[in-house]
Amino acid sequence: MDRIPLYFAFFNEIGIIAQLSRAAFEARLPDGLTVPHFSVLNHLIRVADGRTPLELARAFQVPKTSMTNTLTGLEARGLVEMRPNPADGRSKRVWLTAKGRRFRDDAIATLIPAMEGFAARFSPDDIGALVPRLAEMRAFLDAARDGAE
Amino acid sequence: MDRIPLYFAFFNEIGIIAQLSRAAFEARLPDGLTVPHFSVLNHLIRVADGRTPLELARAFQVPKTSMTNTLTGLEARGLVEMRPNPADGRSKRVWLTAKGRRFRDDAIATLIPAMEGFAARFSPDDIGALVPRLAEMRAFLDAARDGAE
DNA sequence: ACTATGTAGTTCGATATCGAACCATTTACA
DNA sequence: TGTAAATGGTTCGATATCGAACTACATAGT
Repeated sequence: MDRIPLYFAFFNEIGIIAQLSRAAFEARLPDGLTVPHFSVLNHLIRVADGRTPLELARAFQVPKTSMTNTLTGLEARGLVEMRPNPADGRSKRVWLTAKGRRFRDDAIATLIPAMEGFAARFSPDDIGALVPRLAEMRAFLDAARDGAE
Repeated sequence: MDRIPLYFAFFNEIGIIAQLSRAAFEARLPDGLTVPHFSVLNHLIRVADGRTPLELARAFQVPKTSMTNTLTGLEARGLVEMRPNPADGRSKRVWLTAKGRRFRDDAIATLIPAMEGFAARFSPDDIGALVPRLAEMRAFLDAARDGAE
């Protein structure tokens, strides 16, 4: 098929952008924090405190072992606390600490200048138009994954 | 800035698509081969045989240590050969083996059905319009990157 | 109530990623 | 020509990712 290389190119660009943006993010996060660390903090603030590890794993579409690892790192740095889940003895709930909230706010403040640079070149209108289409693709790929296993 | 969350969302979608597409690719590659392995084989065929490891590292924008690791894997599987570079005693050149060429062709044949599924939902016109814009972003991020190499 | 099955989370082991330090060779230049 | 700096590549060590197997608790079906 003639058009197949186009799709290879597409996923290739996506992959490189992900890689470069991730590196750029992490270069601006202190103390060896990674994008998953930051994303979890962010999620806990934007959505809600007190999620379970498994809920978080599903929200980010990573295996639960990866989430265990991420949460261990956050806990070791005092940015979250894990407490038993009173509603289910197998489960835990993840709570932000004051330090975690402060840290996330600081991190955002640090990341904004880099974002502004990007925003100066790629307008909010453009990006705003793109996001829903990317979200569609993400949903498609996510569904294809379930179907395939 | 009000519009900053939009950019966070954008990079978030990119990251998840990269993660899901990578997992889908690797599920269809045999023998624990990864996307970087496949990409290098593909690059050697599409561009040219006999690149040096450092050229490959730059082409994929990864650190040279990562490329060493990828090439070691390919060599161990007999898909490439590394020979000294007659023009420079420090350097090597990477050559495809017959097995490497065959492997790459087989891998593409295996990947095409999955691509067709995606193509049925997201038209070549749409994707074709997207790719140059993503390439622009990739170039921008690459230029913005701090340390070269 | 009892057993079978399912679910939440961790541990373990294999592999990938990547920075720092290192060695060998090449290039710049006094 | 001789020495300093730069370059190509690997080794080493730290950390991330993730599947398989495991433990502990929960729920369904009898």
